[in-house]
Amino acid sequence: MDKKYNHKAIETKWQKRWEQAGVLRPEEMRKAKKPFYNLWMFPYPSAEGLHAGHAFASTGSDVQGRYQRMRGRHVFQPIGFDSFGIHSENFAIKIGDTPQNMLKRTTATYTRQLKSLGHGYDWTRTVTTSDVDYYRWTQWLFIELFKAGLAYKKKAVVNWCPSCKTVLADEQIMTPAQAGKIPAGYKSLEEVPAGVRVCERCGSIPEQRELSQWFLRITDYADRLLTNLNKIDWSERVVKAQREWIGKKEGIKISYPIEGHDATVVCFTTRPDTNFGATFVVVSPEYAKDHLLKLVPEELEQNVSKYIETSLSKTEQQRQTEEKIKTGVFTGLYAINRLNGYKMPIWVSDFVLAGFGTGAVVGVPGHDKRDFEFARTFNLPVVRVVVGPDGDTSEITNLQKVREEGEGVMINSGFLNGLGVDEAIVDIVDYIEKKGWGKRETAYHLRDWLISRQRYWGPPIPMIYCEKCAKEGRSWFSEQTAQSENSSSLEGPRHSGGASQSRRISRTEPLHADQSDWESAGWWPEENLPVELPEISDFKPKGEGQGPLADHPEFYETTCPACGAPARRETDVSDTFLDSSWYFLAYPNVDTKAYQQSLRGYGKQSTVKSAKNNSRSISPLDPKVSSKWLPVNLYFGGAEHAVLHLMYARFVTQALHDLGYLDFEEPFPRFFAHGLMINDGAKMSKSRGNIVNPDTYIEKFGADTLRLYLMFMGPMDGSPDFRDSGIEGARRFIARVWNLYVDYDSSSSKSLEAPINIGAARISAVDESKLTVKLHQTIKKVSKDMESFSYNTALAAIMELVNAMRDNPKDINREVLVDLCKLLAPFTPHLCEEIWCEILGEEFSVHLSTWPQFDPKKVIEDTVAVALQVNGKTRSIMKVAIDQSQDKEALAKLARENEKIKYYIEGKNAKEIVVPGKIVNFVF
RNA sequence: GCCGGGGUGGCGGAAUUGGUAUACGCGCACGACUUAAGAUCGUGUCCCUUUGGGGAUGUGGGUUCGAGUCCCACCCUCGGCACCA
Repeated sequence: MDKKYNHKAIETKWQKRWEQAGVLRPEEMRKAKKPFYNLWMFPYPSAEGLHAGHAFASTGSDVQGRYQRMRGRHVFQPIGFDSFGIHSENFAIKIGDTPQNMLKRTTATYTRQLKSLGHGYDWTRTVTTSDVDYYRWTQWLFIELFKAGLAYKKKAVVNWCPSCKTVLADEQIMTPAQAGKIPAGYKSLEEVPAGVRVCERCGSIPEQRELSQWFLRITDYADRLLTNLNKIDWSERVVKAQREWIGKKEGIKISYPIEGHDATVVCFTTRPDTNFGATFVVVSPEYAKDHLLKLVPEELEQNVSKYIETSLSKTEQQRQTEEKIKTGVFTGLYAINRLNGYKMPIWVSDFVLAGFGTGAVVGVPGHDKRDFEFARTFNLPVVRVVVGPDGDTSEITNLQKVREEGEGVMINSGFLNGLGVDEAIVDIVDYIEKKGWGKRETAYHLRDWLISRQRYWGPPIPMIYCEKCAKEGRSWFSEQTAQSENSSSLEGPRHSGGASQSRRISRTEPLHADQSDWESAGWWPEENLPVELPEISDFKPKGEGQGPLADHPEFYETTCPACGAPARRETDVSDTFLDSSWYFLAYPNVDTKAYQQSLRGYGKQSTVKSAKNNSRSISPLDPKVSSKWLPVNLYFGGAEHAVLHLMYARFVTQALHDLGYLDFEEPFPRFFAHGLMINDGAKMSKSRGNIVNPDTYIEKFGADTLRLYLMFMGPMDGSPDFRDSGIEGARRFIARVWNLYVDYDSSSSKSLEAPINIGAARISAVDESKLTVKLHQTIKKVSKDMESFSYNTALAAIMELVNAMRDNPKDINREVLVDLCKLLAPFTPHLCEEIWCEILGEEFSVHLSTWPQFDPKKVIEDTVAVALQVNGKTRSIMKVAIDQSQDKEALAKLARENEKIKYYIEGKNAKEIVVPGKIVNFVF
């Protein structure tokens, strides 16, 4: 028995042993029991290797897994690599290597690092998204979505990152602060004007380009993504973020006739009750160009055209960052408000967004700040409407002025009748609908998911284009799905599953419906998957709107599966978030026949069948395995993915559910958002150069010390600051624990070899030693804290127990030694295994042992400290025997006899308030 | 601007949800051991103090026998959304 604590020897020894024995693999998973699927968001293997932030998060997940295993659960804890994508590719370019080569090194590094942390992953079931065996199924997923009408191509104004040379999804554009990047041309974050958005990856300001791109119709699921949020147990801030991002708004689309023309202008509003105060209509430049320009009187036409052209020449970015002074031009047209016959002048202004609602807004300056500013700028009248029972419930600060200056006219819509605003809105919407002047609408902030990337390192989108089919007016893919419904739709066959059928207006509506370039597109038959990503040397992005694969005829030249004519492959690859939208479904399936089946040569008929009745003819998901192993019981990850990965994964899961592949809708019923680790008060990032590499600490102190320190630093959902000095404390604690066992072993080896019959004849709690009471209190506290991820306080309690043991060495017995070892096992697995097997002589492994139970009788102490207060201020503390502590009168009597209290209440007519077992408060 | 989280010692952070504020750890100081340094162990450590006490949980009010915790107003800070109709 080595008396000195040698972390290296201990840790390598047990890591090997665990792996050999398969301790951390749920052996029986295929049998009756449902496993506890404990998942940490898989990392992308960056060239820098795992940093302390990863170590913090993954340890938090592993601690929970080990705890659950000791609680008797069948823990399945897999790991993999999110290796496809721009991040990996960019780095490969930077170091002048291919992504393939680089990944061989980086995944090896990550594997080594994750193993060295002692995490209990099941390494026999793992996925790497850039493996052909994985991404052929990502391609299958795309095809499934396409066949369901959930994938389509459209020409749209999209975000183009000039540095990454590809388009990006809306979710991948954020504020510089969120991205942690300062865009070029600015020195600090503070300098960057509000409204500037940057590429999540590189911090460049994206340009607007009109390109034809592949989208996934996530907006069809907006409603379910929203309502299901009520059914899942997630960190509140993530739920909020998702809700905001989906941004559901109920309202009404109202048509206003244009005076003197057989035309209308259509506006969306959520507050039709204020419509009586409408004094003008404003339309976006885009709306004006498409719908109104032809109606504008000749004398104004030049003026209006000029304004439109100037506005359109600016990018959205410019329009938003420019000073928010209202500009606009009158069209000479009037819209009639049929509620009151008011003639509203129609204006064009760039403050109205083309992409939201209809692109036209009814101006109610009495109730909207922006409308008010516009009215002020152009001297339009302001009318206020009585909108609440007590006058006005929608007070807008600037509008105070209107009242004070007597500018506004108050009118009563007559729609209130003593009702609240919400009821009044329902009333008026009903009224307008009945009259046929408008229609209820639901608008969402969520837009469809743009997944095309003009890059190399991703799964090629498995689609092909056939010119011959196009010329002959033949849409060959629709023949494939001839038996499926709605195949005539422009955007492919409409999905008819459980998705919301309500039409929506949102930015997803194509501005220019032009599908001519993909009318003949069809999927590469599943039986011929994968569409393999060729190894090429010129894989750098060119930035010409096409990916590098477009330079490789040997890749894109193919024959049309429908007519046999020469055809062209899609040369874009898909977004890396598509890879990660289903990886958690793959883990339990990777060793199944379903997942491993070769797609090549699979019967063609079954493809048609699968499109028709959603039979599971080809699928990586074994239904039996999926229903037993899924969904994920506990998902552990960063909140930064709130509107990215988590939203996409939910969407894909819901879609696969509707297609009959899964029997649940929500992939992660429980999600815990851990915080982001900071260092020297700043977010850990490569650009700041403050990355902490766990290797150094594992080498010097050991994985157990690092794990202990990381978990003790602060709450799991906080942002702990990594400090070198703190880790020394963790190391000291481990050494003290180790010495406790070693010392006890050598001083009284007898009692260790002969286990005491725990739980045997003990008469009452009073007879227990103080240490036993402390132990049971600790078990109680730690068990509770483990459930809520309060690892820092759990460890504080364990430290208190250790301190108590050191203070009362004579009271130490086998029970406390055994239980302490178990309590600490999730945090310091190697140390505890060594103690368990080598010192305590118990059977391998502590991680398969049973979590200790506390005895309610033993958590009670024989004396209770009662605080003595005078007028609410604590003046003394009194120790009272447990049987007296509940007796109000006895407590009061004892308290009055206390010397300190006597001093304070002498000669006063003091009344006491007694809280049994807690407090005696004297009041006068 | 709107929505949400949060302000507690020199530092990271506790506080059974209205009942002994500052647990646990870091740091620091002193002591023991040591030729010495380090490691280790021990003691102390919210602030002021005339050693009787007094004052402290961002600021100011309120409710209560009693407030870090509840209510009102304000300040600061961190996140989400944002010319979204």
